[in-house]
Amino acid sequence: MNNSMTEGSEPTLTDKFQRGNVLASSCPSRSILQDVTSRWGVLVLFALLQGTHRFSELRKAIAGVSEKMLSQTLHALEADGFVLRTAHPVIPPHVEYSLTDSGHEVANRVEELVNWIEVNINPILSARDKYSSLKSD
Amino acid sequence: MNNSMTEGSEPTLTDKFQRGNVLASSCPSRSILQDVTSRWGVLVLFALLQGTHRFSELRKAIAGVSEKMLSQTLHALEADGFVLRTAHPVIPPHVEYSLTDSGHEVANRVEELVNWIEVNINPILSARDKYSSLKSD
DNA sequence: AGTATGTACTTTCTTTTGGTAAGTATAAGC
DNA sequence: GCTTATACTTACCAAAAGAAAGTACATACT
Repeated sequence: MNNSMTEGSEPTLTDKFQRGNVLASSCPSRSILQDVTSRWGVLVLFALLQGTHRFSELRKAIAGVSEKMLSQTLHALEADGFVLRTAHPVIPPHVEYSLTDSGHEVANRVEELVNWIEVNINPILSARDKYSSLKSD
Repeated sequence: MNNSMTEGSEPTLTDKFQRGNVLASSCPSRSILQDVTSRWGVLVLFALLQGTHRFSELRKAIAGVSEKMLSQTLHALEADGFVLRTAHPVIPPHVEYSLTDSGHEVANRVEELVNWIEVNINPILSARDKYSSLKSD
């Protein structure tokens, strides 16, 4: 695994061997993980892999998001340094969102997960059907 | 990307080129994705990568999870065919949870995401600090 | 006989989060 | 001076999550 971040301070060896910490509730990774794996966070990262998008474009691209949730999700991802917000001072407002370098890193991993699920969706769904028919017997 | 599922019916070419569907709200991948990336789903999959666990072991391993949520999460992952539940008919009950083959596939991808975050936690957190100090100015 | 113990849940109730819809700001165009 | 466009925020209600107590049942202890 490669670790490339724009912000300096590379992870130390100690960091690398302090593994499995997410399972401890106090671990700050939990909070980051929740931003990234939140219902809309996943989809925003995935959508931004296609390139820069405006707010309204993201809203259209990600079917079902409310403006409130999209705004909230983008803020969280921006705070974590995964998303870059560029506001052009015009009226009506024009704001663009794109992935930072670290955002690209997480988004790539999210994409792998999403892709695997999309490719294997059929067997998974039939597993679901089989399960629910067993349970209803 | 390799696709190996225990259940037959490999994904067709059509499946593979029907990409970006998660962004459509009706796509069933959304539902699977939510099970996998749910707050506790991620941690359960991650924990089960270490091997088979009993219910009470998982509860202890995953700090902060309530029994209700653990039970709910395990059911969802079992229904999707990611987790295998083995109940030994004894009293007091003895139930073991493990990953299926497809569970391993998703869990591996979840692990990559989790590991990346854990390794890069420091720069991310300092990005957060910088962001919040900018916002409070 | 009655009580405690251990395990894997389920149920009830409260709190937090998410969704829906309407409101806000502001300049340009009709 | 009324509408339009864009990126939000706010207020309100529904849904989900969290906390804590309850359930089932055999075995062991008093």
